[in-house]
Amino acid sequence: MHVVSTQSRRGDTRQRIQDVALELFGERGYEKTSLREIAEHLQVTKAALYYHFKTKEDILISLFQDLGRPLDELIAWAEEQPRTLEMKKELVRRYSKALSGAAPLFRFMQENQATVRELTVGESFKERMLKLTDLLRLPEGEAGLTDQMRAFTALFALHAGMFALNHVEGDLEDKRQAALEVALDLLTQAHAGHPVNGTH
Amino acid sequence: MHVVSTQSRRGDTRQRIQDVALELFGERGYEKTSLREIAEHLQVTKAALYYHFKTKEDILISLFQDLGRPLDELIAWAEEQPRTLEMKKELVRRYSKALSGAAPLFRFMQENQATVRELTVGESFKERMLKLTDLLRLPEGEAGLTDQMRAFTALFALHAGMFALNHVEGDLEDKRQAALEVALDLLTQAHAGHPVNGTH
DNA sequence: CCACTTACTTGCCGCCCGGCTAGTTCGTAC
DNA sequence: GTACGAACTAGCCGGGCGGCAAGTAAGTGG
Repeated sequence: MHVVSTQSRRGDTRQRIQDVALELFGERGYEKTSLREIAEHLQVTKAALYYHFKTKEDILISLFQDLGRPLDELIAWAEEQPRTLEMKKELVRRYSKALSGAAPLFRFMQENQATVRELTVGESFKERMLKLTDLLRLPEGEAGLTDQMRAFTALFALHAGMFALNHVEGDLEDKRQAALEVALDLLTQAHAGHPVNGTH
Repeated sequence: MHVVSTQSRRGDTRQRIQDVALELFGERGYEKTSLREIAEHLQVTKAALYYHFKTKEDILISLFQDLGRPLDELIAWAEEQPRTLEMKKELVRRYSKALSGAAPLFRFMQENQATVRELTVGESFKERMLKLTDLLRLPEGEAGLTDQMRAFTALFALHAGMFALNHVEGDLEDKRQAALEVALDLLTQAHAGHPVNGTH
């Protein structure tokens, strides 16, 4: 009984470190959050963090790695689907869900790009985003920049709606739904060749 | 003659500090850029910065203040126009131009939200953004969240297209043009009540 | 030529950061 | 009941940071 019970006097310290770190990194930014603060929140000493993680950066990296997996699964799924409009719509829906599931981390990423950029883990995230936009591209590779843009904006609208100016109003889930609808419309229009009804 | 000649042996040190600071803040982020680095780039001592600015934060604030003025003018202009669709389109065009004119600072703002957020100057920028979105709102205050979202996304598409994932490809001005077109379309659709041609 | 100001430099300070080592407690296995 | 490793604590360290006081060269006005 008791299983192997590797890991922890108090149980799940490593996980708790990650939770607190994400919370504080999100509130104050990565650079401004000290290991001491994290330790204090957990009522342990700073060196205890050091037992579970090699460096401060390692804590951040571990957070991103946890997030990376579902995103990679999403990309893998999309890559073996036929590239129809319906599949792309489904991709956007699933991505929206992923965003929602890991909202604090995505928000952190959005608000600390300058920090994340220098991490190798940041590089690999950029790649993932590029793959995603690529999967949303139009059937003919040679649609104009604007149509490409529209597909790209579809993705980005999700981020924008959920995380940018996050004090606009109301519930995150509502905003997610609204952002999703806008994204889907943008995508549809990108596919159809944009039927603008204004003059310009 | 000579005017009062306040300001500077070598002429424009204050301005040069701002230039270098913006450059380095943009490259490495605010927190990671030290006053020593800025001073080195300018071939002066750190204390010289201290002569022109009270604190490190003051340098950043001064950058935002310079940017604030054209944005306030833009809002002032918009507020005394009739709130037609054409005016809103023009507002978006002008905003796009402003973004382009102060691209490095806007990029910095986008990539260092966690830092900027804590500044009072950050607060005032949020207010400006809210005013701008408000000016883009539909004639009837009570359009659905999605339509509001669409107007909001129109604004944000500008930022997204120009600054997010900035390694996508090509020239900034091209991207600005494309982003502008997408934004104008979004705005038009928000006004018309969105005529989606897909099913969902 | 002297008083005063501008635009710096020199040199230091205290703080707090991330990192680290050495010791300690405790649950479990045999 | 003791050996052992996992999970810590105590406490220190060097370094780099922002900030500042004091000194000074160069320019300007009278």
